[in-house]
Amino acid sequence: MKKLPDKTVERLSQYRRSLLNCLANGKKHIFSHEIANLHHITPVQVRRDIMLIGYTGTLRKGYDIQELVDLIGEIIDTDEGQNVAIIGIGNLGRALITYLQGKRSKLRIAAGFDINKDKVDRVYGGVQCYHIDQLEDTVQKENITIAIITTPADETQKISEMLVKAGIRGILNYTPTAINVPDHVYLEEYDMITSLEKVAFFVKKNSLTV
Amino acid sequence: MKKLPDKTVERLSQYRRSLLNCLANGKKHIFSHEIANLHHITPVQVRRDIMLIGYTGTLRKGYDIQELVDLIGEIIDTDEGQNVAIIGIGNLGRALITYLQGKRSKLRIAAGFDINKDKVDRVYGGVQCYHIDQLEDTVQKENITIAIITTPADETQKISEMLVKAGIRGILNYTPTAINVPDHVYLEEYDMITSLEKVAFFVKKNSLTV
DNA sequence: ATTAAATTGTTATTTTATTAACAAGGATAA
DNA sequence: TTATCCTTGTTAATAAAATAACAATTTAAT
Ligand SMILES: NC(=O)c1ccc[n+]([C@@H]2O[C@H](COP(=O)([O-])OP(=O)(O)OC[C@H]3O[C@@H](n4cnc5c(N)ncnc54)[C@H](O)[C@@H]3O)[C@@H](O)[C@H]2O)c1
Ligand SMILES: NC(=O)c1ccc[n+]([C@@H]2O[C@H](COP(=O)([O-])OP(=O)(O)OC[C@H]3O[C@@H](n4cnc5c(N)ncnc54)[C@H](O)[C@@H]3O)[C@@H](O)[C@H]2O)c1
Repeated sequence: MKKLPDKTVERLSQYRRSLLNCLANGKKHIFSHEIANLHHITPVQVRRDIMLIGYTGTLRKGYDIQELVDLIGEIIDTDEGQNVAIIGIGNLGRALITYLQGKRSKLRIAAGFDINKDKVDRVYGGVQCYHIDQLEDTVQKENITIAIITTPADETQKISEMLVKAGIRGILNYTPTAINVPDHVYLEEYDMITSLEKVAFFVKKNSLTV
Repeated sequence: MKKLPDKTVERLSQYRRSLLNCLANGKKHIFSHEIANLHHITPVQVRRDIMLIGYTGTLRKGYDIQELVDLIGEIIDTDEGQNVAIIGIGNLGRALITYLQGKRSKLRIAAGFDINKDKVDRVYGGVQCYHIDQLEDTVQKENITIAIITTPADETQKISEMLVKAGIRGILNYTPTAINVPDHVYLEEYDMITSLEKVAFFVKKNSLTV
């Protein structure tokens, strides 16, 4: 398979989620324009994405939802799944645990890490919280490949170095401090303020042109 | 000014944040490659973005940080600022309030809304929580232009309709349900699972090619 | 005074992403 | 049967974003 565009990977994840929802409602087949409506994009975009993963629908019934879900799973997931750690069990970290637990069985929140004595050795939403000093050991023991950083911003760089050293392969950074990691570690960063300011900018712009 | 690319707007917001940080540390001037390092992008990208907003640095000292911050402010902010509402004062809503309060003075969290009697009329992180029935009144009274949705996913579409009706101009949706809004309302959506699955995909891919 | 080094600003090029266009298939109904 | 209507799959065209290339300028060093 030739390499998938970044944006296609994102959309496949989104498609899968709404497709699972459809399945849960007893729906068996779906047309490209239906998927498109669920994600406010165009049907062409949907068909193109699906073409890129080599799936083929039927002309009159559209796509078989179960088959499509399974195929997206083959592409995104690994057979054994991957284990995820959350670094920093504060407001955001705990909210994330609540949100993620049970959503995607292939991505298991295997451990939390904090520095605060009150939090270490407690269990949050079913997730054991370890002291950050136990990072390297626990990452190996639990075979953790992905980490989500939700510590205070000034800890970010230090934490990311520890993660790389511990052998983590992918990092999702929610702190506002951008970090640098070696090429073999995949990094994704997101900051809510950026999104909010972007909305603010376009609201302002629209106001001017009304 | 010709219209700014979407991505440039995002980056300007990010630049500003790290520039404010530099200012706080007493730094007065900065080079494009320094900004680039802070955000792991290329210096050319930085210069191009800055060119697009019509700012000009000096050849030997680079950019005057204060001037650049002020100019980005003129572009992103409105003079009076904008007021923001958070709909759904749950785990994520409260985490967001904590995070956003005091960060950007021009974007003020003016109100929270919930349906739960225990939460209504309480104050969270300095933000008054109203019953969702008071949405329209409060939006007008407080001149709220932007809303962040953090309710359960199955409420999303209903909430978004209420927001549009109340005159909201921009929506930032953190629930996993995509919504449809009229053209005059700017919509930004983000789902953490998408980001996490994207990381998982690229970790898997890298594993294969190692 | 001249050269070398560093940096900006800007245009050109390349890459990535989206959208348009349309052939082909197959159900339905006249 | 034949025409009509939808739909998919795919290529072609367009648009958006990122990168490369490089002239111009200024300082510092020789
Ligand atoms: N709250 C939000 O909605 C939100 C949104 C976007 C980004 N963020 C960012 O996410 C981060 C966390 O936000 P929060 O509101 O959860 O903060 P928080 O203070 O509630 O939580 C931070 C946690 O990290 C722990 N910690 C500190 N140093 C650590 C270390 N070296 N190793 C491990 N754990 C450590 C703290 O003990 C604490 O439990 C911040 O950087 C914040 O800017 C938060
Ligand atoms: N927790 C996370 O980290 C996280 C991350 C990403 C997305 N999300 C999404 O964000 C949303 C909120 O997550 P959460 O963990 O905060 O959930 P939560 O259950 O803690 O909070 C939801 C809040 O919304 C309120 N609510 C319910 N119906 C309402 C209505 N009609 N109007 C106003 N308020 C209403 C509830 O009373 C509750 O206080 C969910 O859709 C979730 O999928 C959460």
